[in-house]
Amino acid sequence: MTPAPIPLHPAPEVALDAVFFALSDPVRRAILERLDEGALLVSELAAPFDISLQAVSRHIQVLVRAGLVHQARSGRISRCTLDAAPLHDAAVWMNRYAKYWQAGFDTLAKHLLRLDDERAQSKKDDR
Amino acid sequence: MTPAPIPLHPAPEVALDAVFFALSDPVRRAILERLDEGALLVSELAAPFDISLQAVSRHIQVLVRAGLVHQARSGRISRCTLDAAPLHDAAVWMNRYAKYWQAGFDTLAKHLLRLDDERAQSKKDDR
DNA sequence: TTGAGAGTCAACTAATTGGTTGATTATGTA
DNA sequence: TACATAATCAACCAATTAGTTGACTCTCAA
Repeated sequence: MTPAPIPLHPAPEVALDAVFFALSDPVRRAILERLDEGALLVSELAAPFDISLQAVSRHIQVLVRAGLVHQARSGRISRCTLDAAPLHDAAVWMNRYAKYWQAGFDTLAKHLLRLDDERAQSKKDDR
Repeated sequence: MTPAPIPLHPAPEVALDAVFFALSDPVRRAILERLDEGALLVSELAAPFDISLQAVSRHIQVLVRAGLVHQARSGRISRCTLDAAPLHDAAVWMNRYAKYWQAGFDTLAKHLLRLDDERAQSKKDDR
């Protein structure tokens, strides 16, 4: 009997957890911004930061766990590349709320919200 | 001499930290999804979850800290409403990477990446 | 072969997180 | 008034996080 296969991709929900968590740190966001301009070594990524190389290495591993960075080790060096695909899933999730900041919201939707608030207020007052 | 005024809005970087962190938990994302359909009380928000009301109350406070939820207390009850504005800032940050998943990436950009990988590979080989 | 460099692993610490239960505050209501 | 309800506060616990330093592996080069 073979052991249960390890799933190649985590459940989408868990993946979103990891992606958003990875984005919640300024060092990790800065790493992603630098990788957007091209592949870099761990030591090159670490140079601008005022923390140890080990700390940066672990930040990179958080990004790898989220699927946002790939590491290609070749000898001593480890070339880090961006993989923006998981960001797409996160953007899709956030798209649900795009209606709130798209053109027209300031006039129409905020007005509707204000009406809603006033309705709730009057509902409270007439008890 | 008056004390230094407390800034109304945190620095944008810190705000992104709080927003992405708030999104990194499935309970908090579910709360935002429910609030997208209308304002709800804390107890209404808590009902579907298998954790204590206190735990949900603290999740809501994480969302409030991120500016994603407003609470209007009126007597015993606390009406929670969605504020998607901070999500906009997060979406703007993520937009930098939209080029990777937009149409044409599969053919053009991945090809460029492959070229880049091959260049790096040959650079390594000829030492 | 010897040593320096790139990177990770391991152990430790302090702070934060996410959950719990119990007490407390404040407001409706019988 | 007395009691139930809505919600938060406070204390506690286990797990995780983000940083440190030190040891280790592996590779390149003198």
